[in-house]
Amino acid sequence: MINKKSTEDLSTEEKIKEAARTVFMKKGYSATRTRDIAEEAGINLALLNYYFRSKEKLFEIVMMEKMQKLFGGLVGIVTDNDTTLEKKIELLTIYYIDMLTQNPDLPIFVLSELRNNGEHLIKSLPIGNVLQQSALFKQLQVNRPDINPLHFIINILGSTIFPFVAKPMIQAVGNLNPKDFETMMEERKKLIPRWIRSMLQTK
Amino acid sequence: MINKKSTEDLSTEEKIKEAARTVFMKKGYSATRTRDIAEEAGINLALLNYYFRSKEKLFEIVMMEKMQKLFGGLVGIVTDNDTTLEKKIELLTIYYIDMLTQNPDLPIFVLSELRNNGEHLIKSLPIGNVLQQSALFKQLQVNRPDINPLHFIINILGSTIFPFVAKPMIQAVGNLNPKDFETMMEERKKLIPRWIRSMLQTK
DNA sequence: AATATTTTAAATCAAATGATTAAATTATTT
DNA sequence: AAATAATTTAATCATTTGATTTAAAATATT
Repeated sequence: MINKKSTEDLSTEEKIKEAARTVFMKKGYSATRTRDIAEEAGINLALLNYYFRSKEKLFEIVMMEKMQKLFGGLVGIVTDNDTTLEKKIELLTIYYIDMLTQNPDLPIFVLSELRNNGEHLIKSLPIGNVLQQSALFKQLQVNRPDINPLHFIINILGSTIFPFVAKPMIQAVGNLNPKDFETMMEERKKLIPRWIRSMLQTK
Repeated sequence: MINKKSTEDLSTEEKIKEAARTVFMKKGYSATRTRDIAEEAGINLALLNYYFRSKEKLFEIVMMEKMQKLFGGLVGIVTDNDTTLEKKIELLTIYYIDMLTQNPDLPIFVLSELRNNGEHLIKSLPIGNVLQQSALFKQLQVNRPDINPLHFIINILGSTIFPFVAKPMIQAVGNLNPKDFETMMEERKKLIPRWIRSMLQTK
């Protein structure tokens, strides 16, 4: 029985999942062959079908994880009723830049697969309602009743996430080696909160 | 001879290219089958190989066009020695939001294919040197000698391009129908230049 | 030792896919 | 009109691909 796994030997199932993460992440769904995953995992091809039913099922698991990773961390920050608006912006900036420095390919993977596989995946994450009723949303509304709070959410996420989405372009345009790029992202941790603050004050 | 096409009957070759644009754009390189393109073009499959040598060759043509479309328009604006910094920011914002409203899938396509196919495509566009020596770059440097001008370039492009990259997420999070989304992008044409201006002034 | 579970190797399917060929059709030139 | 070149088609190839199965081997569990 698949589901009855004794405590230690998740290993094979987990090895396959880990390999799937790696390969899907690198090549995207369509360009990935199940044989690539099996090879990367160092297991027999049949085991992939033994543990997961199909390529698509395995992908959905990985995809859900990645979406969770990309958007899950934001929930705790934006719903906190005890932090100021400025503190939230600071925390969001640092959280995203740190997390994306560790996982630079995450946003382009999620966003591009989202375009293909479509909307049913988005709906499975209840992030819409969470954000709309969050403390951050209300604080933005109080601060700038004249502007849709979503604009500022886009700006915060855009200024942190976009550089990673456009990383190959930016490195080429700026003649940056990977180290330079990281340095710039580190600089942005301090700059972005200041920029957003001044945005909010601009009449 | 392929290249000797009399003035009018580009039609078949152009029909294939147009179909390739449509299908590649929608599904990306890997998920696209040559038969999809042939069907979309209403031509026989063999014609694709007759006019273009392979799927990959055809893709490269389309990809170059799309990169040109995404980044080509910026050159004229940023290299203009007769416009102020503020004017350039305003022109860039309007240009990108208008262009991307017409081609919303352009950025995610280019950026995600760029990740796979890699760097040799970027190098074929001389956009790096152009930008570094541009009037915009110098103006930013004069304005804020303490901050790498690239940061502001990222911010300008990020605040215009990112919403389109993250469009499915944003629409879901904000409960926006396509019309709402367009309206917000329209709002950003006025907001972004103000925001960037205040960014530049923030000490 | 007996039984159940997990893993492997190998073979096989059916469908999809990129590419090619040879012949037919259509246009162009002589 | 005949000859030549360009365009289009249908059929076919050889691989690839996702998936499944079978039978045996290895590893745990009872």
